[in-house]
Amino acid sequence: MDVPARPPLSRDRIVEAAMEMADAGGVPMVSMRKLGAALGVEAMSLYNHVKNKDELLDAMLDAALREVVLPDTTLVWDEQLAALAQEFRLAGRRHPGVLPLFGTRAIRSLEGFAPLERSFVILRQAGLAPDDALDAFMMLASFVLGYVTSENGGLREVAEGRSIDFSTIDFVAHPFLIEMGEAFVRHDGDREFQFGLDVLIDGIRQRLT
Amino acid sequence: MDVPARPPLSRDRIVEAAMEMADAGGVPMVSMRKLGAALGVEAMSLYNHVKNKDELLDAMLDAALREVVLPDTTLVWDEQLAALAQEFRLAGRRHPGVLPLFGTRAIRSLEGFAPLERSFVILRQAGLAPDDALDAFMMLASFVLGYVTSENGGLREVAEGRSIDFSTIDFVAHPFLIEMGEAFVRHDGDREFQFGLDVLIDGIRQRLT
DNA sequence: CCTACGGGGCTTACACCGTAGGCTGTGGGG
DNA sequence: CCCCACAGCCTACGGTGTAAGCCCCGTAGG
Repeated sequence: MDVPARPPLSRDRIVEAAMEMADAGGVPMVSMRKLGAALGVEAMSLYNHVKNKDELLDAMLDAALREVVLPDTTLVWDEQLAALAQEFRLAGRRHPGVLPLFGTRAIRSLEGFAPLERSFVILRQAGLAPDDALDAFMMLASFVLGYVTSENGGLREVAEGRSIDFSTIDFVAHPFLIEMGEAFVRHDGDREFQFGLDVLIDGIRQRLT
Repeated sequence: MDVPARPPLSRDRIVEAAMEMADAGGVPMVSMRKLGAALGVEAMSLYNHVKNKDELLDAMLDAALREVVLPDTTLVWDEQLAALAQEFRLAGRRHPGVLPLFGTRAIRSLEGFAPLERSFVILRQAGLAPDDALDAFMMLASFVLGYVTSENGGLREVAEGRSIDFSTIDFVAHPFLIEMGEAFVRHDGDREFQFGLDVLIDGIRQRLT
């Protein structure tokens, strides 16, 4: 007898649905009309909970960042950093459609900023001076962001043959391309990511003296 | 007396104008109608040179990559890598609006792929086995892409105060945030980028034995 | 010189987008 | 009990990508 049991609209439900749409078909698949439809509501009703689409996109980035689970503070600093990086990568893989927003949108909430803040804190407590900690932070964050971006973006297109058509390449003029392609087929992302992480963290450790 | 001297439309002219628009106002500012207007032409005329907007976006990414000047092959391998990374960063800074396309679009032409191919070649010729070269390549490429993305994206927003409002933060609960912010103000991107590069290349060198 | 053709531009039209503005029903506080 | 704030809805406007068709003009063949 009651209403058709449609759960009440809420900002969180909207953001969640938007992330789902983005992950399924990329950011361009997210439209206020489709989003409303997915929630059983008219597009304009969303505006009771979200100022506009830009704010919604920011909220999606924030929500993805809030999913990054922060490492146990009892671990040694290098283990903490590695764990945090791994968790970031997991969150990025869970939300391939949200990840590109990093390139264009800003982190708006303190909770979203928490993983970045935490990285800095770990480095400071490991003994680095503020400026050195920032250097190390930027290095780590750049690598992690870049790796996950490659993985979900261009690299996947290469792997799935949606990029260059390898069959048309003149391998005499490009003797290493075929080798590179073969290595790509063999490569193990988990191991590769860990390798990069090791190099970076070793580099930081050496600067600790 | 002649025609108003409108140079003939061409794919290259279209792509160039599109990159200019993207760099000025971000990818969303690029619309076929505005692009046509900028070239003194109707939107639909563009379709004589470009299959659709998706292809145009791919072409923009490709064009930006083709701007990366490849290093002098007579240099030592580590100098070549550093030079290539620096040139990539320069191209990325020249085209802040095109850079986010890395996250969503694929490299379509062999010329666009050239900087990546070259990195791999340098690593191979430095003595790394194919799989190790790919590891090192992914590490370097991820760092460079991530760094330039941060620089032009979220980081700039932070620096320009468009991100979190620092004045509302509880610095007792977040004792390191203020320090991090101060370090951000001081930081020198060129030095910071070079620092990351050094750590990565050192790491590669150590694996050369 | 005439004619035929083809390519590159223009126009029209359609479905979809974000969102301003205003309407309506409903549930909770005075 | 009243009212009013809020969360939905509807309508409408200007902008978007692009399919389809038209038209003009530059060139090639006779």
